[in-house]
Formats: sequence, C-alpha cells, structure tokens
Amino acid sequence: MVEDRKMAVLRAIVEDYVATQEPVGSKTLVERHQLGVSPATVRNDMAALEEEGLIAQPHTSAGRIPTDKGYRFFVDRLTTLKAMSAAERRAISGFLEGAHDLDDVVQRSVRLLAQLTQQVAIVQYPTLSRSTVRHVELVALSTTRALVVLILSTGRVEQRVVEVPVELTDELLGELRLKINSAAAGERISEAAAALAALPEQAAHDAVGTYGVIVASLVEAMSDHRSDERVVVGGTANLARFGDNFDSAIKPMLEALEEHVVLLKLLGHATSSSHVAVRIGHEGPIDELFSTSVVATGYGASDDSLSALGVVGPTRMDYPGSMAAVRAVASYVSSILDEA
Amino acid sequence: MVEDRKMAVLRAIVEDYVATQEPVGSKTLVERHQLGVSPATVRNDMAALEEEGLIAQPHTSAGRIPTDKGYRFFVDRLTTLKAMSAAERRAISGFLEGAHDLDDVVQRSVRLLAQLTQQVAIVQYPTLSRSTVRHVELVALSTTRALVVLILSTGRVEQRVVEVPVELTDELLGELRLKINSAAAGERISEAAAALAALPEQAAHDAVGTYGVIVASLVEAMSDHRSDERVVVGGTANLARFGDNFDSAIKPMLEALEEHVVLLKLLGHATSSSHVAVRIGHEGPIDELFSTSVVATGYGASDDSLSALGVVGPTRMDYPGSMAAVRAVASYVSSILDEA
DNA sequence: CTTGGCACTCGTACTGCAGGAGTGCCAGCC
DNA sequence: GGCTGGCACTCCTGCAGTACGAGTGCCAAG
Repeated sequence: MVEDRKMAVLRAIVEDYVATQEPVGSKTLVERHQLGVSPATVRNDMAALEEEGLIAQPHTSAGRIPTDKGYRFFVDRLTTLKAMSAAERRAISGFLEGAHDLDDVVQRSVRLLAQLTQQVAIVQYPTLSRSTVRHVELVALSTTRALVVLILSTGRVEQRVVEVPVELTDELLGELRLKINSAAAGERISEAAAALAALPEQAAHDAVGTYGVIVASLVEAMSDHRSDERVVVGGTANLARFGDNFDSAIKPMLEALEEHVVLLKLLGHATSSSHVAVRIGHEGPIDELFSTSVVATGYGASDDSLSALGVVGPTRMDYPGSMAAVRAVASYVSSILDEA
Repeated sequence: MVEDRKMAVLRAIVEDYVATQEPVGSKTLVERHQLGVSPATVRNDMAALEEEGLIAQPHTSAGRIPTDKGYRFFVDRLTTLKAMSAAERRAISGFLEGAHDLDDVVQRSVRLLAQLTQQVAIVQYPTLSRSTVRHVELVALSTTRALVVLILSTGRVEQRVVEVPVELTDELLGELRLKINSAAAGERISEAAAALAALPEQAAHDAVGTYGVIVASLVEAMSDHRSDERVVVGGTANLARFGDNFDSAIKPMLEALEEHVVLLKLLGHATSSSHVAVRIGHEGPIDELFSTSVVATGYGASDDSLSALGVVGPTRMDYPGSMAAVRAVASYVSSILDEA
C-alpha cells in the first residue's frame, strides 16, 4: 500500500514537473491529483523518495524535482504506452505514404517525428551493409570517362565518375555491364564486392585497366559506409523547449547535432525494432548532454536490416508520449520500406 | 577631412563593437585606434553620426553601437576584401577536392564555410532547371516494375520506381531506353520534358501504357523542383555566437533553418557569381530576423546555372571576413563543378 | 575646428528587508 | 502503525534604495 502510494507520488511529481517545469510541492500535488491523503503524508513519502535518490530539491525551501534515477523508475514502471488515436494513425500513414523516394521517406519521417513529439528528431538512413545489389549501370560521359551507378535494394543509389585508360565503346561498356551485373546483381554488397574483385583476373586479356578502375570504384562505393552513417535531423527549433539554460543544454546539443558520428552514438546500436530504448541524462554516452534524454528504437524492412530513429529532448520530457510516437513512426516506416 | 574622420570613426566603432560586442565609448575608441584626436572631438563626430542615423546608443549613458544603416555604410565603403592567405587557399581547395560526389561537394562546402566564418552556412544545391539530361537508364526490377534513373549534367541523379501495365522484356526496355535517350539526352530538362511528352503518340502502336507511365515519371522527376529547393545547412552550433538573446535572435533563426523555403528566400535570387550580396538586419525578407545579416553569392559551373551559397549571422558580424570567405568558397566550388 | 573641463544621466551592482512557499518534525488521533 | 494538523524554520524571490562609474553633451577657450 505504502509503496504503491509512494510510486503514485513519484509519478505525480514527474507528470507535474514535466508539465509545469517547476519544482512541485506537497500542497499543489494533492490539489492536482486525487491522492486521497493530506499534504503532510505526501511530505513523508517525499522524504522517503528523496532518501532513495529518486527526487531532489533544488534548494531547501523549494519543491521537489525528479532525479535521473526517478525518471528511470517512472519509465520502467510504464506498462501501457499512450496509444495513438485513430486520427493520429491516419495522419502518420498518410503523411509517410506520400513519399516517392528513399530520401523523401527519411525526410518526412524526421519532420513527422519532430512534429509529433515537439522535440528534436533523428533518423538514421537505412543501413547499407545488409542490402543487396539491384543493378549496376555504366554510362559513357566522354570517350575516357564513365559514370558508374550502383543501385541497391533499399532504393539507395551511389554514383562515381571514373577516368578510364582506354577509349570507351558501346560494346565494351555493354560487355562490362553484363559481366558486372551477372556477378553482382542480387548479392549482398559484401559478397558482391568480393565477387567483383575476383573478376578482373578472369578477363585479363582485354581492357584490364578499364575493368580495374571501374570495379575499384564500385568496390569503394560499396564499402563506403558513409551512407550507413548518414543521419537526418529535424525539429531543431524545438530546442527552444529546452528552457533557458542555453550554455548548459542547448549549446552542447547544437554541437552534437553537427556531428553525425556523435548522433549515431546517441541513437545507440539499435537492438530490436520492437523495443523502445530510453536513455536518461547521464545514462547516455555523452557527458555534456547530462540534461538530455534519448528515446530511440530500431526500424527496418526486415529484422536483420536495422537502422535507428528517435527523439532527443530534455530529461524533463513527456516519456510516454515520445515513446509512443517513436514506436509508431518506426513501425510505419518499416512497413513502407518493406513494400518498396 | 572631417568627413573622412567621421568615416574612420564609424569604421572604428563597427570594428570594436564586432570584436567586443559591447557599446563603444569615445575614450576607449581613441585608445584603441590611432585617430590622433581627443575623445571630445570624437564625441562631436559621434553626435553627427548619430544625427545621420548611422549609430545609436542603447541607453543615455552608454557607448554607441552601429545601426543597420551604419553597417550598410561600412560595408559599402569596403573596397578591398580581406584576402585569403595562401595557406587558407590551399586548405580550401584541398578540402573541396577530396569530394567524389555531388552530395559530398555540397556537404564539404557547408562545413568549410561554417568553419571559415564561424557562422551558420547555407548552400543551395546546384540548380536543376538549366542543367541538361546526360542519360536516362531503365532497369527491370521485376516483370512489372521498372526503375527509372535520370542522370543530369550536374551529376545529380533522380530515380523513380514505376509499375508498368505489361510484362517487361529486355528488348522492350532496350527499345524504350534508346528512344528516350535519343529524344532527351543532351537537352535541357525543360526541352527534354517537352520532347518526351510528344513521344508516346509516335509510338502508339506497341506498349503505349508502358511508354506512358515511364515518360510520365520522367517528366515528373524533371519538373520536380524539390531538388532545386534543396538546401544544406551547417555550423548551427555557431548560433552560440549570436549572444545571449535567445528568444529574439536564436529561436527565430532555428525556426528559419528548419524551412528550406525560408532559407532560399534568405539567400535571395543570386544575381551573379562575381558579386557578394549583403543583407543587413531589416533589409532581409524575414521580419523576425531583424538582428540577422546574410552574406551570399551565386555560384555555378557556368554563369547561367546559378545557385547560391552564403552565411547567416548576427548583424554584428565580421563582414569583410565573411565576404571574403563566401567569395572564395563560391569560386572554388564553381571551378570544381566545372571540372565534373 | 579642436580641446579640456564639468555637470548630468542612467544603467549596473550591491545591500537590506519583507513575503511566501515549502519543508521537517512532533504530538495527537484513528 | 500510519495519517494528520500545527508550527517553527529555511531560504529563494522580488523590491526599494543607494553608491559608483562610464559615457555623454555642452561650453568656453585655444
């Protein structure tokens, strides 16, 4: 009983503090929530909660605010996430289905996520490493330059311009295209790269140099994990919600948003697309962002092609709402990628 | 003489204020610059400058700060831009030449510009409208789906997946590819779109439906000016330099940075690649950004394929330095695009 | 036209004080 | 044993008053 009420008090404190952004005292607490007990009782519970390190008071004569540990308790005790309303669901799927492009899907996802949560949204591009080669196209730009286009199953396109050592003819290009595609199409990029690397030797008699440079650029494009590391950010204007502590919260956040590598670290290695991970304050990998929480999850066409997306906000944020939004967007994006 | 000294005073005020970010008084002014006159004389000049609306004082007993009009005078009177040092030039070209991709060029440009100026950099993607069609590629994904790839002279690649009404064969695709390329390759996209739209009728006898949907998607991709409107932003962390007026300066800026359309408006229609345009405070198109200046210029492979790039910062910014950096980056990017 | 002097303004920083929110603790009650 | 009302205590916030100093404008003299 007592433990139950203490948890109710913690929960009430979190909710009030998130809503008002001000330390909450015992009196206002009993007024706003139907706890059925007097302020004095709540005070006792508060003292106990403070003892356990779940809440703290900024100064002696102020109300309490949750600590990181308090938020953690709160989040862990969440059983049911706020469900999205039917209208919200329709809006989400409608908005995402309008996309006709991988870039577009990603762009719309960030925007959507930022709008739903009123926070900064981060979406990692679908990972490349597990995807397969759909087609390789070669186009002559001039007599000695060729455009190499690599089309992947995820819809991603990589392109390179290469300088070739011999004159390009249509036959030569056609032959190369055929050989390369029969070796690479349908393979995972890692295997495709290996298969291609083996090719030049087989065809050592004719335009070795040409083969060589084209294959080299393809292999390079395939192993180039820049695309894995691409991350899109949206809703930075919502940083305004961080409050007025510019130097301690907003500035480090802006710096982090500049560095894609840092963002990827923030999102963390997505473990599964069914689980929404929450990192509160110091739990995160970046010390400067000690007053920042991350709500993230994996997404992807199939379970083994995982990327991550999520939102970043002040520790004082609406966890249930954010978690629900992140989960919903992830599942819709996954299904859309599945279709494509 | 007197006019000359007044201008020297204005200039000194601008430079000091930009450097210190504090209203500058007559005494400190004569100390820091060799004006050869007494503070009292400077005060007289200041009174005159204030009369002309070039400087103002925040409160009665404070020093002076330049007004927008004052900055305008200062900028207009700049004859020689701060030249880039040899080392800087090498760094710029070295950094940009490492790029192997249109995306990469743009990315690197923003980063570079942000770093050079310590401000927020904005780069518009090379415009599509003036570019020509280099090649159109068709790839069968399944028996009834095709990938349409449009490759433009700027190196930009647009792709669409289309559902076709008949079974795709290699011959059919080959035929279509040939026809489409002979009609479109080398043309400007506007003309290519027109030429393609005329095609289906000529070939009314065979797979009309297929022709139709493919051409439709191409025309759509060509007229889709999203790519024109793509803008990349970098150096948002430098917003910290805006000072502490979060609500009045940083928040509206963050909001503007979210909206690409707004950013394009900010950059303005680039008129020429040789001229660096400066918009100071209220001169800009967005009222909320009244304390923000824009330094922008056009760039592009040839003079008729202009895009824009620039930096955005507080009105109190280092105009000579920013202008020099913007000009330098624009010229290097132009030359790199020319090569490609 | 320049300069030194002087009175004046006004923002900033500091101090002291009243008010109030919130707490902790204790004694009594169910 | 747990809940409640009461009460003393802490300490933050806001406000008024004051001293200080930077900077100005103006004037009279060089």
